[in-house]
Amino acid sequence: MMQEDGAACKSTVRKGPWSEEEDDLLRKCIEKYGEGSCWKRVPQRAGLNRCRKSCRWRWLNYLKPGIKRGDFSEDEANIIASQHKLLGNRWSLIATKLPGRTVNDIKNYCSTQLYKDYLSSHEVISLTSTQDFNGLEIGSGNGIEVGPKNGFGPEVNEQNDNDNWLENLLGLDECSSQNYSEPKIGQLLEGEESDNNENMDQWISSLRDEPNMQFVMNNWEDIAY
DNA sequence: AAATTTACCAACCGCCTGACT
DNA sequence: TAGTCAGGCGGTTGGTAAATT
Repeated sequence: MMQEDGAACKSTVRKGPWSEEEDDLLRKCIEKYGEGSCWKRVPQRAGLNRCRKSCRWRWLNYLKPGIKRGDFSEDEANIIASQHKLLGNRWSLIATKLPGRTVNDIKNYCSTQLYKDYLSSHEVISLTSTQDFNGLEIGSGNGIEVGPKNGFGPEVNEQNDNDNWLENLLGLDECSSQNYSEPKIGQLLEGEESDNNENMDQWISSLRDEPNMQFVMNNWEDIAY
């Protein structure tokens, strides 16, 4: 199959930020031939050394008339939050509820704002050297995270980051998700707290039995934060 | 003031689906 | 019916500005 995706698109075409000249060329091309006309022909027609997808993306997310820029209003934020709860990560569907906003903007917004909301609404417990896992309350409605403070950013793969952190800490070849069935943050976001609390309980019990974890628990303050 | 970390967002990638031949 | 192609989607990356140490 000859796809423009991937390797075929990688080698010769220009990538990275668009210049004003490129924007102008693309804009004029769309004005002349219309938005719906074969994206494959757009780079050639416009005189651009870009792949069709790059052209399409630039038009739909930046150049197309009527696109709103700037911060999301409170109403828009509420719509996004409710639609995301309803539809999950179906960004294109969510975008239909917000005329003028692009799929990419909404996706970016969710990846940052909703994560911040999550952190502010879920208690993050740090253990001290005088505490152990018996001090954790499971099932209170709050999410509980055990891991490196800086490992929980919107820009990282939370599960992998936490796994690696624990691997290093415990000296294991493979860690939590495989060995301990650690619940995932994404699942908590979906409102499945009851199931996850049960998993979390099992996970913490498993960790407590891990010999190296005794060291972790005894030196928690130095290690974690 | 410099170094480091965090947040934001533009842009790319790979996969899926449906239309067409 | 199978193969090809183009459009579309969600996930991810990478650059950089802002904030923090």
